[in-house]
Amino acid sequence: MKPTFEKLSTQKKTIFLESAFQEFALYDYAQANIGRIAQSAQIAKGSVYQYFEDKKSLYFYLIQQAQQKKQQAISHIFQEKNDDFFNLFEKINQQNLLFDEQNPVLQKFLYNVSQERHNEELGNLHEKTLKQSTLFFQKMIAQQQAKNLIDTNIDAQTLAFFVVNHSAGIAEFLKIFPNENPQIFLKKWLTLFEKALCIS
Amino acid sequence: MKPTFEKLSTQKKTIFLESAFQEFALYDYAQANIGRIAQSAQIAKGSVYQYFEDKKSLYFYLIQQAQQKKQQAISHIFQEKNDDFFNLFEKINQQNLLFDEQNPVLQKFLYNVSQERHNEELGNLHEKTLKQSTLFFQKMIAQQQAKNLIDTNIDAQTLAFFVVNHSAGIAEFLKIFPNENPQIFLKKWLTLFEKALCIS
Amino acid sequence: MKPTFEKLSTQKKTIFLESAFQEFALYDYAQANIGRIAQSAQIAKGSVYQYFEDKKSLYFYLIQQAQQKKQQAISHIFQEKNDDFFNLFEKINQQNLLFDEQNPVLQKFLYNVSQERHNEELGNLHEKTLKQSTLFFQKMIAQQQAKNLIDTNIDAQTLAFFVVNHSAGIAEFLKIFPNENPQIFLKKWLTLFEKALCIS
Amino acid sequence: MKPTFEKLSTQKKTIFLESAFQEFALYDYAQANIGRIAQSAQIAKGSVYQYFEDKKSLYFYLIQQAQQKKQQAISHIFQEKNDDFFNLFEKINQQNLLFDEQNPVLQKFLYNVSQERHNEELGNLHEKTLKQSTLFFQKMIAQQQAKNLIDTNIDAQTLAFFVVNHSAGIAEFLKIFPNENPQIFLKKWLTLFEKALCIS
DNA sequence: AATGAATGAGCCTTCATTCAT
DNA sequence: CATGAATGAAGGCTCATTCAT
Repeated sequence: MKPTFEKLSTQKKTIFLESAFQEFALYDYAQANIGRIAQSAQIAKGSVYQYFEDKKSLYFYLIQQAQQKKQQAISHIFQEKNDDFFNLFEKINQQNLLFDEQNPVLQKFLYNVSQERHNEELGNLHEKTLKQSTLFFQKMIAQQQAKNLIDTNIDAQTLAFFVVNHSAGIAEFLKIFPNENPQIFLKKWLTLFEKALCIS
Repeated sequence: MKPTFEKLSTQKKTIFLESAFQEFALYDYAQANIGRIAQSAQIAKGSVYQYFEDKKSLYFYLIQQAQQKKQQAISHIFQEKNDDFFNLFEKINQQNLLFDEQNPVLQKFLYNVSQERHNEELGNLHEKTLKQSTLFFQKMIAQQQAKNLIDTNIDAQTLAFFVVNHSAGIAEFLKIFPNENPQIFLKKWLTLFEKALCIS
Repeated sequence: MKPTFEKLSTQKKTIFLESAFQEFALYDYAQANIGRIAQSAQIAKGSVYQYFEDKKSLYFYLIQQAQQKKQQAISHIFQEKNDDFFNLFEKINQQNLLFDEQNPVLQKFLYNVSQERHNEELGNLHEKTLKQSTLFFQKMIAQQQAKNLIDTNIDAQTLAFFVVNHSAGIAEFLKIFPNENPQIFLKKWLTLFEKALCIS
Repeated sequence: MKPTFEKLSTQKKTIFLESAFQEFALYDYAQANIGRIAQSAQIAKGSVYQYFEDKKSLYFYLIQQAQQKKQQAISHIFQEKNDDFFNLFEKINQQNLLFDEQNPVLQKFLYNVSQERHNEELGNLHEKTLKQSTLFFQKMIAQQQAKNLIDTNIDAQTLAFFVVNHSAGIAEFLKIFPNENPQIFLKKWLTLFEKALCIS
């Protein structure tokens, strides 16, 4: 991202980002079209290159922004006192679902990012974003452990990784069964999860 | 597919198909590159068009071939006498896992196909392939029902659809947890599944 | 045609159109080469696609432009008072000849267009252009009839069609006898024409 | 043409030539497709290259054959005693029309050849074929002059050239007015022609 | 800084011609 | 000699990126 972009008025920035998110939500990285973004944001194609070095740079910026927004929407959970792990876990997933419902474009965008194949140009995005998300939860969990709200015997990184992937699993499942009611499904899922943990 | 391709020596056909599967396993339809396939198969770019009308025709042929191979690898299950549905279901998933392990390229390819967005050129592939697979299992299940090996009260199509989506879910899960032992995971999954059915 | 083309400087537009007319005057539609046009106009191949959607769109634009130019060069005849039909007819042909002499490239181009075979991509151009030209003369003749300068008993459309085809015949003849003096030939032709009308 | 072609059975030769004439009657030189000829003649594509050096060589062979056939169909006129030039001229045109009616494919083919643009690969075919045809008539006319059946004051070459182009003019006219009865039209045309000669 | 025209690499596809069997 | 698979040059078109205003 170039400094030029930051100097833009909030409105312009917002319109531009919405257009860009929309484009990368509808098309994967290779298929996404800079011209279409410019058109949709009602700016000149050349302006995009005043704001960002190139397509890749814009894409990575969007990823970072989307993750930040999602994490901000979730982080407040960790501010509250949570008596046990299951309680916390449920809230995370609940919040995840809520965010996806309220931000369908971002949700599609982030799903696309997670599906992006290993690729010479972008590197292994899947791994990259996984690590990023895991790191976020790891910090949250560590904070909880410091407050003795989560068992300190559990490895924070492992648990973080587990939470991240689990949430992805829920999203994937809902994509496959789009008619399923998310809230009811989440409940069933958590029940299964609870039972599964007991079994294993 | 053109007759020219069928007349090719088995070796040439194999090398070509491997190259093509590899390409469409690494890249989605739009990003896949005919030139790269030719290079990888050590033939001239023009030769590809002696074998197939165009990119799309090649792609659809590959889909059909991959599905056929997978179904052949699985169909033998239905020849044996299976005492109950759970037994059969377990074997299907077991066989699915085995096939994916033994044919990693085909597995990636079919996964890509299932992820292909709805698209003017290709139509709704996701729906198409889903129907194709469902039909296959529907026939198998109907045969079992004729032999009274599966409860005839169950609607064959619904059950078939369920099996297909369920298998896809397992594959997806294993993609997310690549380090998990597939066999152990399958067992856990099936146990959950059994319990889930009791619960719901 | 895209707006980009219209915004170009007159000089650039002129050079481009000259190159394009030249190309389609030397080669038929299928053989005409976008790369050659770009080279001749000293622009990048891609620029052609900034100006026009595709080859066909460019071709149709050129046809329309050429017809317009020719019609403009001829239309002033109808502003003058012409005492009789033969007088008018002679002037039309005279003007046609003059235009072809002064615009040899356009003449070749329009001849090529009229020779273009019926074709899935372009449709029946011969019929299309014939209709276009006939319509132009039809209007002119109707105006003359309104001023009582041409016998109102004559069907304007039929006469228009006759004029168009007749002019095409003259052009064809001159193409076959390139050394013939056009003016002298036109006179002979008109004399024959006059006699022919008396005979038939 | 290669000797291989001559050694072919008459039937095979005929089928091949018919296919080739058909192709070059339907498409101009550049658009004509060797593969389509082979397919139509039910031989292998490679065989075409056993018979002819290349596309150009085949094309020129076809031109020569078609001209020969047409000339043979007409030449018998000159064997008969014709009292005057107009008589002969009428018979030539009559015979030309007859030939075109009986050999529609050859007629289309030869028309295409005459319309072929100047072209780096083929050279100026229009001029070439014109000269060829002119030479033929020139010889015929000279023979008539030797028998004192045509005025020896007339330059044989000029008259020959005139005859050739005149016939082309008739063909062109009939193409533009396809509903016109050729025989009736020819009569009108010749009457005009006779009058025209008196005038000039 | 904004604009949008200019660029050219890259892709799919066609087809005359060659070559191995 | 027949066959038809193999070849590769060429052409239309797209689009990220640069550049001149």
